[in-house]
Amino acid sequence: MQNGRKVLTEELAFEILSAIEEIPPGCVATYGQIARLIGRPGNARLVGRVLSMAEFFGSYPCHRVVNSQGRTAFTFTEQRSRLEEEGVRFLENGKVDMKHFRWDG
DNA sequence: TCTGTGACGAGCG
DNA sequence: ACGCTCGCCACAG
Repeated sequence: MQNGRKVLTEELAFEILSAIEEIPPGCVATYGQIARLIGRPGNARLVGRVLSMAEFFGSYPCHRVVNSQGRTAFTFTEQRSRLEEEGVRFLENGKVDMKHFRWDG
């Protein structure tokens, strides 16, 4: 069965968001990391898509998701300050110190 | 069906 | 370290 079937269903969206809920405060996870957690490796962009509309589904710690380089989202300006409030520190280059703050889930 | 786009990732010069 | 290219998957038009 693969006929006109949507992949990004509301159910999948909540699956992604609940995975994001498990990221402990003071830590960050990458899009690819979350994608693997839900059994969809290589679908990091799907995670980003859901996060872009996360506000529609409720309140989730979407600020704890950065890209593989530790870069915060361009369109999400509050992300850095929210992370810093939790104790996540940034390097001189403006990236999260992934060595110390990446979540190992 | 083809094409462009995106809160991505990995490689390379 | 930085920017470019390519690969990736789902979706909209």
